[in-house]
Amino acid sequence: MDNATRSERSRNAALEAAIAIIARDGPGRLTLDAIARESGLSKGGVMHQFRTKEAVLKALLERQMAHFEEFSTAYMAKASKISANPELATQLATVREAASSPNSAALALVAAMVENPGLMSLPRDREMKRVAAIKAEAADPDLALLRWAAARGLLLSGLFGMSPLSRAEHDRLFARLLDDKQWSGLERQAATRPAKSAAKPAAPRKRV
Amino acid sequence: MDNATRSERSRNAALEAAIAIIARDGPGRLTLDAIARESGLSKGGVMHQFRTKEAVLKALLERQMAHFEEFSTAYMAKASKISANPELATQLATVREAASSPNSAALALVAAMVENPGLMSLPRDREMKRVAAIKAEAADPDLALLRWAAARGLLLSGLFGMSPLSRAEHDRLFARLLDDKQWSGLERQAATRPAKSAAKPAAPRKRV
DNA sequence: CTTTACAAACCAACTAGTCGGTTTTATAAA
DNA sequence: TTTATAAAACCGACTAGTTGGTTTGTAAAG
Repeated sequence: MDNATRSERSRNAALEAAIAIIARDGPGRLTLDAIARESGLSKGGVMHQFRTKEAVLKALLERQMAHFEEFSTAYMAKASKISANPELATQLATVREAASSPNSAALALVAAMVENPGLMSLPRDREMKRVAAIKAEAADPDLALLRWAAARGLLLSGLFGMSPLSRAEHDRLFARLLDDKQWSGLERQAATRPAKSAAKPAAPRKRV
Repeated sequence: MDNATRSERSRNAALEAAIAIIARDGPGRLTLDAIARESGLSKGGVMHQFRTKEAVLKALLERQMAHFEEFSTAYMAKASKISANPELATQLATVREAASSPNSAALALVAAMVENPGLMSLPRDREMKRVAAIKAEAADPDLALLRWAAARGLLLSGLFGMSPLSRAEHDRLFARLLDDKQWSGLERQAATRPAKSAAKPAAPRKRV
């Protein structure tokens, strides 16, 4: 077998094993020995492909980010033709995809945070650009942000094994989030307040 | 010093130390030795109060849950008089509180998940009751769920160090979430679909 | 023959949990 | 109040096992 493909295969096996371990046993159980065991490689083999554990985490993150980047790009190509706010639509769809992916990218995220919170800067930077794009295209930026936040809430709740929602509810909520028509009823202008109902400072803040 | 209060003080010191460690070094660095070091107690002392590490995590979870339970109850007493959907209002306010708490309860959650995902059943059960209550009181249950999800999205994003939002934006979004008037424009009935716009099945699902 | 991919034994540091012993508090008889 | 006894809180050294990472050896690719 070719050397390059041999390496490729091993790297892949290691990363797949890592995700399987996180999903099955939790991020705390992700160790180099466990990866070696699960992947069939020896520990030395794993260490040859990734010089440190951090390198494994980083590769995991980058792989998953690339995967969803690809999904995003493909979706964006379609969405930009039919939606007034394709950035938001794409992000909502991507988050939905992540939420229903068995080897969720988010698992890699959690593992990274546990081991090395600094690694979070990569996905955070990307996220900031996306949010900026969503705000820029929106007639009502705050409403767009809230739809984005809701999608993330659904994703992260599920990820933590804390979603109290049934699959049907989950799907229905994502569908509604994605349906622009359902949100046009309460848009407010970006800078100017419409006369219809003045912005209220909302409930009093209580510090504890 | 009284025996009971002595115990209480030690338990407290250990739990405070645990939260400090998680916040400063990440959940992966939470060890019994670290707790002993940080709290000033000896390892034996810590082990006397908590027979296992899992017991520490459990106590942490329960303590934080009790804290926010208390906040919820207090808020609910006010909200139930002025709001049509006090359950939702209370949950939104509680999540906002958690999001701006420095030793966020959610840190305990993350630590628990890392070490022993099974522990998550406690908060999940409580969450399920709350969500049920929110749905029960809402004219448009799905919309209420989405407001709830958005709050959680803001909370969890911030928790992961992944919030791309400024503090001002964060506050503004929570205020809008809490303001019922801003959401009455797009309510749909619980069971019946209004003629205005049929539910769309949304974008096609893609499996990867 | 050199380099790359992998294997297996190995290591020092760290892990959760144990254990014998010391100090502090509680109970209560003298 | 004093004294005796027990019970709870606490300490710190220790153990068995795990951790990330290294070293040494070997077979295959180039």
